[in-house]
Amino acid sequence: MQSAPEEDLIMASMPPAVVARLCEYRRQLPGWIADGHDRIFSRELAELIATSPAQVRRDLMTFGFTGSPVHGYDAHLLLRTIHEAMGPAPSDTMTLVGVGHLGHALLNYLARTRPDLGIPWAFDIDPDLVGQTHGKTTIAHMDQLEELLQDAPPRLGVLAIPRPHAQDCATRLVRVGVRALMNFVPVKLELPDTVHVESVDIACSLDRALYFARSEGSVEAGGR
Amino acid sequence: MQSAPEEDLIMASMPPAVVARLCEYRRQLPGWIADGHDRIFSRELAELIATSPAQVRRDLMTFGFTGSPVHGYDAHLLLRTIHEAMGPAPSDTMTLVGVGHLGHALLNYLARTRPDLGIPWAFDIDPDLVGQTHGKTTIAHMDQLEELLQDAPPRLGVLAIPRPHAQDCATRLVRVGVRALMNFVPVKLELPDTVHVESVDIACSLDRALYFARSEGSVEAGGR
DNA sequence: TCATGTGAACCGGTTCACAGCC
DNA sequence: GGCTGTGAACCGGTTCACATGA
Repeated sequence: MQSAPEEDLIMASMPPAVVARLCEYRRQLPGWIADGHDRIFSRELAELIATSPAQVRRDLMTFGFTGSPVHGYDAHLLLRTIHEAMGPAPSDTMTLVGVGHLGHALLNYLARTRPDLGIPWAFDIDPDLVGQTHGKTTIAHMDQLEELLQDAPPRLGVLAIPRPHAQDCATRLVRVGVRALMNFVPVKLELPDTVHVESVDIACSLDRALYFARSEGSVEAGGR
Repeated sequence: MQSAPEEDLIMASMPPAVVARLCEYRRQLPGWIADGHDRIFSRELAELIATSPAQVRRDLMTFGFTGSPVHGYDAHLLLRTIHEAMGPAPSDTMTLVGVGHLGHALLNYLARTRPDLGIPWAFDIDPDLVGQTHGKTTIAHMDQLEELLQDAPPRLGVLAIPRPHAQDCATRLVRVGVRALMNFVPVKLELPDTVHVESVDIACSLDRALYFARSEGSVEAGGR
């Protein structure tokens, strides 16, 4: 028994925990398919992202994806379905504020792994950087932020700047129309509730790793 | 009523969720103190890291820290106590594998925010990088990894290298004696259960942000 | 009245266990 | 036997509600 899921179910908003794992399934599946497999069992998919088979079945259940007890799940159909469920939409764009080492790393990484995600502009205050291009991205001065983004505000903004400027930048991005932020700066941003903020706190991850390394025996963790 | 907590309680291993928030308290408290406050209420501390007062009180309870209903908690004592509870120990060291843009960003960031954390060596395969120094860190060639780390293995290893080399590097680090890894590479590492792996998956965070930006109205998230 | 400290209720998420099917 | 699909149990974490004390 095999089914493409109902549109309704896809568009219903899914629990955060499920969304987090769908991201991982989506990244691991192409490799599985490239290895010559057309189908995959919950046990195998669980193995790929270090979770349990029951968890995999539950996850696929949340958007009504079904497989066959004999052959497992159709890997191609599953991958396509996750893409539909999670986006990004082909039209999604992003902007980056702060093109230091971290910003550079992000631009390189995204250009390689996410060619579908448009990043027309990045911003910095360093005059030496302004005017440079990285792949399809042009670096502009912070002063031009409103001017350049106003007409077609990107859905996502990434903050990779020193702490003192973070709140101000965030506010400006939101005012221009950005709907979600990925924040690499360790501050609590004060923003309207309608904006989704995904914080990546590297120092905090590091502290956790050090703490858990003291007590013996722990298993793989993390993600978000 | 005010108390320094029992040693036993400090050293007992704390729930991951609590550890995660202790990191944040620890980072926000110095600012609070610098603003001239000596004491802090659960309501205020909650505000600083965007959580609830009840949550704060529960957290402090897990290591037996108590305050006074009248004056709240002693901010200095609290900060000191969290430091003791969470480390890193002054002797803790770290090593970095992969000194690309991300690696550079990490070295800069840590040198600024964590002068206490020793990073004597970083490793790369690029001969142009080998021999350079960044702050107190010297870049060596991957071939020398065992030789240089064997005698005093760092507690923590950070992986910031391209995907194909990740598993191999991780195995070598663990063999040399590293107890915890911070992994920026989107692969599931196969390692003994005694090693703690903290994965930071930037692409995945980005996907989540984009997904939640579609559905209206979400609140601040993330951390770890 | 207002804050702390805490048992108890609650909730999302995960795992268990098993029916159904090949 | 193996797998999927799923109700039910379980568990960690969060919030509630209130006793206690200044």
